[in-house]
Amino acid sequence: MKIVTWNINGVRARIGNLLHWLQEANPDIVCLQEIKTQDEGFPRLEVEALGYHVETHGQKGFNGVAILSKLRFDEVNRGLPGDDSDDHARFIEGVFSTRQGALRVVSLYLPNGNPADDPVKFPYKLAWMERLERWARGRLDLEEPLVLAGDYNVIPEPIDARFPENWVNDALFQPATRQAFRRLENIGFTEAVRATTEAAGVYTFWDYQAGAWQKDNGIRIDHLLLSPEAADRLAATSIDKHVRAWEKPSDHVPVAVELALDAA
DNA sequence: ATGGCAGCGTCCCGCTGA
Repeated sequence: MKIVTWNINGVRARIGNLLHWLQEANPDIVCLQEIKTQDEGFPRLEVEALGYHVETHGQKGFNGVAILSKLRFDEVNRGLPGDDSDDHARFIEGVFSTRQGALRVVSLYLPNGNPADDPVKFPYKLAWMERLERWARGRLDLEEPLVLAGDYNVIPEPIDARFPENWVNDALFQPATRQAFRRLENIGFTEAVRATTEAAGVYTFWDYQAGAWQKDNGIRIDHLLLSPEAADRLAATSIDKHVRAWEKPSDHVPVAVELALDAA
C-alpha cells in the first residue's frame, strides 16, 4: 500500500502535473494540501478517470486538502475537532478497509505561523498543533494503522535544512514548533522518512524565489507520522524529487510511504 | 527575505505562502 503526501499549491493550476504524476507513481492513496479551491472547483472527473475516489475539504482561494484513493472510502471526516471558530480547511480523514483491518489516513495542512512574532498567526499554529495532539491521542486508543500525512510546516532538526541558520527566526524552526512536533512523536508516532534514513540533504520543499531549487536550498517540512500499528508495517519511503524540475512545478514534492497492507 | 515567485480573487493589484 503506497500512501503519498503532496502540497500541490493549487490543484487547478497543477492538474496536468497531477495526472502525469499519478500515472507515473501509481499511488494507492494520495493526500493533497493547498488545493486552493472550493470542493466544486476540484477537477474530480479527470482524477476519477484514472481510477481514484476523491474526497475534498476545500475553501475559496487558499488552504484546502483532499484525499484521492483507489480504495473506497468507508468514512470521511472533515475538519480538526477542538475549535468551532476555526474555519480554515486544513484537515480531512479517510477510513479504508484492508485485508489486515481498518486503515485511517489524514491529509493535513498545518498553519505556517509566520511571522514568528505575530500575535495571531504563530499562536494559531501552536494551538493547532495542540489540537492535533489531543485528537491523535484519542485515535491511538483505537490501536489501528493510522497515517498522519501532510505539510506540517515544521523543520524538525537542523539536518532538515540546507542552511539551518537562515531559519532560526522562522516559525517553521522555532523551539516551540519543534517541541510540539516532538510531542507528536513521543505519544507514539513514528516519522516515516527519518525512520528509514539518517542522510542529510533530504528535502521536500524548495522556494520559488532566489534560485532555491537550482542551489538545492531546500527544507524538509512534509511528513508522514505513523501510529505503532502502521509503523510495524513500514516497508520503505521515497521522495519524488524530480517532480520539482517539471514545467510549472509546485514548490513541494510528493513524499511516499510503503506499508505492508493489502486492499480488501 | 531589506522579499527576487506563484496562485488566487477583490482579477493587472493585493493577499498569502514559507
